[in-house]
Amino acid sequence: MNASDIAKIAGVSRSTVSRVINNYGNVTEETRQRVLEIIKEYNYVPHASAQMLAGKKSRIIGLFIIDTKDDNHGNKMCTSSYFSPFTSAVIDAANKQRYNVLSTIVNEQQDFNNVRELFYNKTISAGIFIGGKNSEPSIIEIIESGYNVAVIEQEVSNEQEPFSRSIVVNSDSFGGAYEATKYLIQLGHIAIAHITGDLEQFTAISRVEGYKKALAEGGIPLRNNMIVKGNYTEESGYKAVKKLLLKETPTAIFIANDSMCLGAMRAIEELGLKIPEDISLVGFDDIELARYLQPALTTVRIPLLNMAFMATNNLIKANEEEINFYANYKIPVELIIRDSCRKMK
Amino acid sequence: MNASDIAKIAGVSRSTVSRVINNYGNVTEETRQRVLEIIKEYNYVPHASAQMLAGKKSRIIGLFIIDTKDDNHGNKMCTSSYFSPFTSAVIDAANKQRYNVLSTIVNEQQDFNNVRELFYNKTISAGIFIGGKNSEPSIIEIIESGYNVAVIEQEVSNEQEPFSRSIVVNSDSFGGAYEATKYLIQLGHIAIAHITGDLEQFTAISRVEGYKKALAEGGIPLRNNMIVKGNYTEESGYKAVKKLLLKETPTAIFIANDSMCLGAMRAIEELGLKIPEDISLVGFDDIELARYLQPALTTVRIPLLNMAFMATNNLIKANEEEINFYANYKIPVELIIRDSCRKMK
DNA sequence: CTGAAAGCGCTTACAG
DNA sequence: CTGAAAGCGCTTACAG
Repeated sequence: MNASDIAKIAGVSRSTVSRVINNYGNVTEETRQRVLEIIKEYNYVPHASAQMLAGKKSRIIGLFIIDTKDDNHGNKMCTSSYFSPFTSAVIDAANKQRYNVLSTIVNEQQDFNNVRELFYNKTISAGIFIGGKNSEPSIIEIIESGYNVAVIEQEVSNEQEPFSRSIVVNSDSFGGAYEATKYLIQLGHIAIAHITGDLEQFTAISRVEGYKKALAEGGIPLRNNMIVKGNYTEESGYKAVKKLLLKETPTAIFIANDSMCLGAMRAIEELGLKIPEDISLVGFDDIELARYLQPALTTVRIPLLNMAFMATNNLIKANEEEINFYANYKIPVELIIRDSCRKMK
Repeated sequence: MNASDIAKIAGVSRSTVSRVINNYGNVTEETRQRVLEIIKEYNYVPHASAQMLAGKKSRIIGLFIIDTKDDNHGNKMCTSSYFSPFTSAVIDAANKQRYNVLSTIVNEQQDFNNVRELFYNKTISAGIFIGGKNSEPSIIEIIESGYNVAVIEQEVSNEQEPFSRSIVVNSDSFGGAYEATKYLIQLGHIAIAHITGDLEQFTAISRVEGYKKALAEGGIPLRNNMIVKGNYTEESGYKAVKKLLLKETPTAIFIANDSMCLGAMRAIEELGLKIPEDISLVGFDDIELARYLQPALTTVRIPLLNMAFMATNNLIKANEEEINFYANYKIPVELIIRDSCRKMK
């Protein structure tokens, strides 16, 4: 059953069938109705590939979750609560506009080949990248090839010309880190440590900066031993805390994401310390888990759903209007106060 | 840049280019190399739609997460930890075979139209369904139209002819529920309640049956008041426990999934009771959250990753061999004992 | 408002 | 081993 069959049955030409399907104006209402009925009766659906070949755009967007490291349990980060709500929000937003989303997980550098191919072979007409390190060359190449791309959490500096053709959606990592640290200071903490995220990622760098600014404002001297590197995985949080507490005795730690807090809590418990009595903790992300932890985790909420909507809707808009347009959003974050911090007397 | 351009540059015909790309035998090694080089040099990638139109199968499979209810917080269930690992496992398995996955979330009945369209317009060559109620008519229609489908957690009874052309992957809900309940009995519990899942789903029914069997074996009379209906959402777990504890005083509850346990724990806490001192709890699923709860939740682990691999690999195989084949797997589950149950003296 | 025809970029018998 | 040609199922100027 194809357009010719429908045309024959309806007693019109294939052109007319096509016009009805594409909802063009120049068809008599009567003809339109007749064709529509027959389409419905025979359950006809146009062949998507044929439509594309003949000039229609793909209504598929790609969602690429970049995750080049496992935690030591062999769990991919993508399994983690962080990406899941983002993914479903993208799907939701896309489906509402009759778009579909094809998602893949990029674990190794070579997985980018698959991603490239999806753009080049026209399977997808646009793509969203989340989770990568800053200025990932593979992403830049794709943008430079003229494809529509939205990136989440990528720094756009002046040298980064390519991003000036894409949609950038960032949360306010700097502001969030600043607020989180300031909150600890306001509670009376002075010995405030920081566990960083993966410093190849923009967010991790900004969070360090936010932390430093708050300390500076609070007149608290910055001490290098109080900053320990992590990489956003639970395991790295565990190790970082163990390392930190070997030499230092902070009363509070601002940790660059919630996953690392999980590891941190385990480490702290193993050391026989209590949260928040001995150590206060603030995380970042507000993953689903956060509110179920004991104590419930104080953390900075990233409005991932909004970010997904912004990225998806703008990307589809750019695609529909056949332009690469530039947009750069910085989405505000919110400190969610729960039970993992105590007030110093 | 298309196949003709490549052919021209390489000094061969388009047929030969095509043969090289498709890795057919009948090309001189020399010619093959030359063409390959030029393809690489010009970064040529064949147009997927053209390939499909000309007879190649789509290398995209659909993943359809059926979730026709929200919990009362407006969170879609798909956001929940349950589907996330399954999704990434499907993507992983597919990507390994150079397939891609397009996923959508089915919230309302009309979303099935989109799903149907993806099959009918040949965007996808096969699809996996998870989360639906039993014998969902829309799924059956698709199977009957001859498309390759894998279903997760669907009962296949004798009347269900359609499923005899599809791949069915179920976990052993009955066995898991039986083990869970038996475990409580072995701990000395007698007043064991059950909160059911959504009874339109196969899994929920089987779990009730497993619960009943264990009681029967243990010589514990079945009491209707001890079974309260839920629908797998956190909120329903909360309400069910409130309702249950109005009239009954169970010392243990077997709850049909972990999400409902979350609600149950909240309800129990509000009533001033302690887990496991006053009430023991066993869940089902072993979502990521389960081990972080306080107390860590004893629950039945479903090997979702295995199930995802089975479904995906079999589906791709069926697709490659251009057959609908039937397979019906029942995957064993495992009771994970943590801290939410106590031994009765 | 409608139809005939060209063209999208491939693959695959068919012939040699 | 290789090429010319038909065909996949649409859309879109073009002409009327």
